[in-house]
Amino acid sequence: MSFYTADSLKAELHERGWRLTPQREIILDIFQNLAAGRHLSAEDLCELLHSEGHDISLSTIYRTVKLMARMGILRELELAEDHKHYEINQPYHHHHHLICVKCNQTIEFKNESVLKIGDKTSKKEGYHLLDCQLTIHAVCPSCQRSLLPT
Amino acid sequence: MSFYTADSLKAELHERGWRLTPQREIILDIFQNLAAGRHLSAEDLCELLHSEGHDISLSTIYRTVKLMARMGILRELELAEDHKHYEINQPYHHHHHLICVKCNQTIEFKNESVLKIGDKTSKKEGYHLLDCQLTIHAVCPSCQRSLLPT
DNA sequence: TTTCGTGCAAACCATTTGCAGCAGC
DNA sequence: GCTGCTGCAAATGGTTTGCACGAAA
Repeated sequence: MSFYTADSLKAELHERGWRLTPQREIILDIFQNLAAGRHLSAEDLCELLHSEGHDISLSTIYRTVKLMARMGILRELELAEDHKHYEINQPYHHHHHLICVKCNQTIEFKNESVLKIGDKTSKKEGYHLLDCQLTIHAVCPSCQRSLLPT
Repeated sequence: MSFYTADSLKAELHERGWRLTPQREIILDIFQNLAAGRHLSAEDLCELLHSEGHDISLSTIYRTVKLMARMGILRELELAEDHKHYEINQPYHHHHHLICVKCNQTIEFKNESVLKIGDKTSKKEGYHLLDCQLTIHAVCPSCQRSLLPT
C-alpha cells in the first residue's frame, strides 16, 4: 500500500485486533506529510508534535513507530550510530542511503533494481516483504581529506 | 583487500598513526577463521576469546571492532533489535541478509549486482567505499502463521 | 464492559568514557 | 620517552517496561 487514510489504517489495525487512537492517527499524518525522503528520530518526532500542539509521550511514540514499522507502514533506518530514524514506506519514493561513517553525512539515491531483488528474494523464501534498504557505508570526500583520527 | 596478515594490518594501522597490539591481532584472527557468513556480537566475541584462553576486556573489544569497521576490515550488521553483529568483510564472501522482524531469523543470500551498485554510487559521489549491505525486513513463513501479536 | 493504549517514572542494558598503568615503536 | 592502548569501573542515553487510569469498540 502506498497511502494510508485514517480508515485504511483503522482497518489494518482491526485486522490484528488493535485499535485506532488519536495518537496513532496524528503520528501517521506527520509522516505522510513529511517532505519526500525526510526522516525523523523518536526525539525529532516528539519535538515536531509538541510544536504543533500535540502532547504525545515519548513512550507512545516509541511504541507507535515500532508498531508501524512492523506493519510495513514505516521504514526503520540506521543512519546514525546511536539512534534510529523513521520514514514513510512508499514504493514510489523508495530510496537508499550512502552514509559517511565519520561525519554521518547521508546521501539518498534511487535504484530500481534493489526493490526487485528484495521482492524476488523474499518471495523465494516465502517471506512477507516489509522493506528493503541498501545501506552503503563509506568515507565522504571532506572526511577523506581530514587529518582527524577515527 | 580480502585477506589480512598481521603485517598488512600493522602497515595499515601505522599509516594512520595507530599501533598493532596483541589484542587487535587476536581479534582479527578470530574473525578471519570464522566459518563463512558467521557473525559475532561483542558479547559473543568476548566469550569466544575467553574460551580460547584470551582475556580481552569488553571495552577493548568494543573499541577494536568499531575501529576495524571504520577501516573496512569488518562489516557492522544490524540483525537484532538491540545489539550489533560483526563479520569479516571479504568481497569473495559478500552477502546480504533477509531478516524476520518478529523472530529475527536471518537468511543470507548473495547477489552480484548489489556490490556493483555500491561501487558505482560511492564512486559517483566521491566517497571511499567501505561496505554495502542490502537488508530485507520481512515476516518469515512460521511467523505469518503465528497468531501472536507484534 | 472488556481489553487495549497511554502517560509517567523507573528500569534496562548495550555501549562509551575517564583514568591510571602498561606497552608499541 | 612519547603517546597510544588496555582494563576497570562508572556513567551514558536511547529505548523499554510496570502500573494505574482513560478510552476504543
